Order: sequence, then C-alpha cells, then structure tokens
Amino acid sequence: MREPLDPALFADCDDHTDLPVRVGDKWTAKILVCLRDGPRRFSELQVPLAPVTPKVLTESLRAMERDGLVTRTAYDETPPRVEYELTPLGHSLFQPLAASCTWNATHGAEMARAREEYANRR
Amino acid sequence: MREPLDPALFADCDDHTDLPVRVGDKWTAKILVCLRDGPRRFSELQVPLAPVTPKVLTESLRAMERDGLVTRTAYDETPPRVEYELTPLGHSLFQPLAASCTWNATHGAEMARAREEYANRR
DNA sequence: CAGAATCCGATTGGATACTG
DNA sequence: CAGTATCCAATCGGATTCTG
Repeated sequence: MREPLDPALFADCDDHTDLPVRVGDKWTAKILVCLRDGPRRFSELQVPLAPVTPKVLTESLRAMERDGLVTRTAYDETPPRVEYELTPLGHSLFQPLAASCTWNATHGAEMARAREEYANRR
Repeated sequence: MREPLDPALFADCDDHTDLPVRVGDKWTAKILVCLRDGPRRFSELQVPLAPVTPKVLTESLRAMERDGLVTRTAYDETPPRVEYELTPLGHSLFQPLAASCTWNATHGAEMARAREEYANRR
C-alpha cells in the first residue's frame, strides 16, 4: 500500500492570499498535490489539509468533480469508503501549477519585500 | 505615440470564474496585458476594461502597487495625469500567466464539456 | 482627469451539530 | 466513515454620488 500523506505536507506553505497566482479555490491546489500519486480517501485528505471542515472540503471536491478534474468512487461497504482520484485533465493542471510555484520560488521574496516597504512608507 | 488600447481587447474573453487558474483578483491579469507594452493612464485602462468602476480599478491597481507589480506616477498638471507602468516584477508574471493561457487553450474545451455532462447527469 | 466616500448584494469560507 | 444541514462573519465586487 502507498504511504500515508504527510500531516505536515503544507506546514510551511504561504497563505494562499499572499500569492498572486491561484488554482481553483482555496483548497484546490493542495488537493491536487495530495492526489498526485494516486487515489485517496476523504479522511486521508483531511489530515494534511487540516483544519479544513468537511463541508468546505466536500465543496471543493464537488467543484473539481464537476470540472472533470477528479473522479469520485464510492464503495458499498460498512463503514463506507470513498476514493477521489485525479483524471488526466486534473493531472494536466500540474503544468500551470508548476509555473506558479516557479514564480513563487523566484520572485516571492521580492514581492514580500515590496509589501513591507509599502507598509513602512505610510 | 503608442497605439490606444483596443476597446474590444477582452471582448471574447471567458468569464474569469470559468477558468481554474487566476492571477491576482478579477482584473489583475487584464491590467497586466494592458500595460504590457508600456505605461498607460487611468482613463486608458478603463476603456478595454469596461464596465469596471473607478473604485474597483483603483483597488486592483493599489494592490498591484503594494505588491511591487506596477508603479504609479502622478504628474502635477491640470487636468491631472497619472500613469501606471509595469515593474520588472510585474513583467515576470507573464511567465505563469502564459502557462495558464496555454492550459486554457489546450484543455479549456474539455473542462467545459465535463461541466455540461455533469449538469445533464442530474 | 483621477480618484474618494458611501452603501449594498452576492459570494466565500468556516463553526457547529447531526446522520445513513 | 463520509458526509449533510444550518447558521454566520468576512470579503469581494459593484452602483452611485461627490471632489481637488
């Protein structure tokens, strides 16, 4: 079986509002990363994405399903099991996402400095 | 002097909420495009960006100025003249923006189809 | 011309509690 | 386990009006 997701996967991640390029809603990019190497259960996703609430996580996953980025597979067992998996279309988003990450790595600090300077200039 | 901006520059542009990758807020990406070839006045920007209101356009420009993406230069004349110009940091955003546009061109139709199919499956 | 001020509706994300 | 159902605060974008 595959490795469980690292609970601290996004620990040192900037707040999404601090970055100029966003993919989907607040949680979409992180969900993409979590599903990169294969399907994951709902409860697996909740671990690295904490403190996301079930309602909000469901909303993001539904939107991604609607857009054809993920598939949702429910297994008829007790307790219930549901798996989310990236489609090829979902995988294709890693291309622009990588470009965004490259920008953050290359220019993120410069933007942060510009913000501080702007704040200090009041 | 340079060409005026085409009033229909964004006429056949998808609504920003239809696309998965966004740069800044609702108007940021379009402002980047308007400033690509050199400085522009506030009123010049309003033309292709119509029906943006002055308040919202100002908010976007202020945020971009704060982030070091544009400079704002006010000339002390009557009537007043203000010019906005991209910084090198602002120009650097065309890299991830291009990746986003490539994705839209390559996979946008597929996402649109997925949405229709999802809607019809109710 | 280039905005500032005010007010407002819609959307977003979250807290909390409950269920098949 | 994998959600759903309510309720709610904050943010976003826009309409309108006014000004140096």
